[in-house]
Amino acid sequence: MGYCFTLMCELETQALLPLKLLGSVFFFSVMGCVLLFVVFRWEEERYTDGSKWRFLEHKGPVFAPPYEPLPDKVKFYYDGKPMKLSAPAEEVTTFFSKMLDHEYTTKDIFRKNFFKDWRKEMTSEEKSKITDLNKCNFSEMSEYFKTQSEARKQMSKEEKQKIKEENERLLQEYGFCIMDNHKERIGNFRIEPPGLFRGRGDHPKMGMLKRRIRPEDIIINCSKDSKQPKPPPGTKWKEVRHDNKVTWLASWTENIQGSIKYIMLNPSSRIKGEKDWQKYETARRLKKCVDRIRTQYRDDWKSKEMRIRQRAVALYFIDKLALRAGNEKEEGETADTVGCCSLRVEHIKLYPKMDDQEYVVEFDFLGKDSIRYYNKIPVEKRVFKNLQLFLENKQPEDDLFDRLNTSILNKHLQELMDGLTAKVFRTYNASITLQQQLKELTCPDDSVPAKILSYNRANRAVAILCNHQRAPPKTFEKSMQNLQTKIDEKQNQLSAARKQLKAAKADRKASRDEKSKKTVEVKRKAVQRIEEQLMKLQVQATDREENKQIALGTSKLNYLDPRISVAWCKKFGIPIEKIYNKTQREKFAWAIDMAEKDYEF
DNA sequence: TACCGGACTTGCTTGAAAACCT
DNA sequence: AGGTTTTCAAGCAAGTCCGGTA
Repeated sequence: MGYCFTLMCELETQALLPLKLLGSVFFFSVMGCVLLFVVFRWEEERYTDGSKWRFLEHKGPVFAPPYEPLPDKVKFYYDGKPMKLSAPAEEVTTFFSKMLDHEYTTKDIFRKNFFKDWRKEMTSEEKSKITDLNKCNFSEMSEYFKTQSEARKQMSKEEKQKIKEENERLLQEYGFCIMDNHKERIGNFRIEPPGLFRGRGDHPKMGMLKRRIRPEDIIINCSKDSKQPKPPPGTKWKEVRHDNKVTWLASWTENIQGSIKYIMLNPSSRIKGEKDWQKYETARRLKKCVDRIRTQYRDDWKSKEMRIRQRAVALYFIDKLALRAGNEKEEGETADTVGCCSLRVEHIKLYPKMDDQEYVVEFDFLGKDSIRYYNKIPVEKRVFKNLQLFLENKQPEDDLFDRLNTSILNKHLQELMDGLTAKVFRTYNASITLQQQLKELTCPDDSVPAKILSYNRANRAVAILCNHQRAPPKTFEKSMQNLQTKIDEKQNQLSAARKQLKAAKADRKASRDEKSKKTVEVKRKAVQRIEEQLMKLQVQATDREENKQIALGTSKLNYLDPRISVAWCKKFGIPIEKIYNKTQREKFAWAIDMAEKDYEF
């Protein structure tokens, strides 16, 4: 398997790789076989010594364009009077005025954080004058930006073309690197521009100034024997290092949370693809021992030790409900969200009886990205009793699992299976659900669109399991209505066509000539065609309605073993393009090449 | 064993491009 | 062709997990 994968990548990238980039490394066009052999061999080495590459060359990041001061006619007013700001202070106001239409500029925390950081950019004179955000009037600036973006939309074709070409040039120059013998696409070669931090959910740092990143902030990573990227004229990199134990090309420290940001390769790259493949192989290993693990944690529900019971109940949730591990977070630094191990008493409610069910647990908490998780599920009596025990003598804000954290849990999992961590359960349960749902929902005799609906439904089952949500699109209602109108029209068309068919049949009966016979055939075909069109529209409507608040993308990209989908396509004669778009096909190239129609996750 | 920095994956939103009408 | 709707990819925030250190 590993061998196949390496071969495939090599062959693919080879085709893309201009000869000059290879330099003296290999004459692959005549020595292809030798190259493949060599690559395979370092593949083996890589895994044993932990290094990620031998050769790495790139051009460094692209920086955000410098600030362009506003034209003099666009004024900022303080307390009703126009006031010219220094460039640094002015730049910050442009960030704010561009966001004026958003609700969060009205939020207290946002305004407070913004004002505090803005003041840091002011001259002492400005600082003494501008003391109250409510006396600031940004409306002219806001209008100006609206006009500008309007103008951008109205640009002529030539102007748009020019911008496109410039972007393409940047992509060609900075968007690729050479890692070992591959020319690889870089994921994010542009440095994030300065702006106001938003954050998700109720974030205590919303509105803070995300500062501009300069070359002096950037650490470059590349190999010693590569051509080092040049910093922009008159500047220096913070550091240039040669660490082949990591995969990133450049990094910097971001000023809001103090965390490190990286420039890394695109998902289509060898290094990411291999890691992805490995992830699914770990999940498949879990499949082999999940029964044993389940038996064990059920057993642990009876343990004498509290910590073991907590661990076992938490693992049960992670397995059954696909909850995330739930690391501890620093209070006050981020939005208050939780995962399994960090659940608090206030996040669950126990109902010994609810309607016709026994031992129901109601979950209600904010998870990753402050997405609400709400679920009511009946659990086994032992779990329920344990939960009652865990809740005893606790306040709402106390931890449900006070004897557990992700580190303890993962250490335990590691003992159960090599490489097992909490998130493997999500991958495993997502992929196995897809496989099983596809088996259940696909009818071999269905049309292609109907089969794709089945696929989407299987995908949706996973997205629901993993709680992948989205804000309903702003135009959802309208687009639903449009579709309904189309369906109604099609239905009218269909009844008209049916009438015509009936008439044609009557005519045939009466005249019994060749011509009328033909007409019947033509009309029959027409009815059939319209029926198909109608069916397609109805399928589309169903699919869309069911998908209103559910996001399929995350599971498709991160949790579903792509080989399951590839095999399904092969088995039912669905073109892979119907399931994966171009980017997705690039990301999953390894799977598309590897999986046959009988692949089993 | 608590804590923290570091590296890498996962997640939702949004702006731009493509596809689809009329 | 031009406008509208849909799809895609970029953007960037927020998780997981690991390993080193106090």
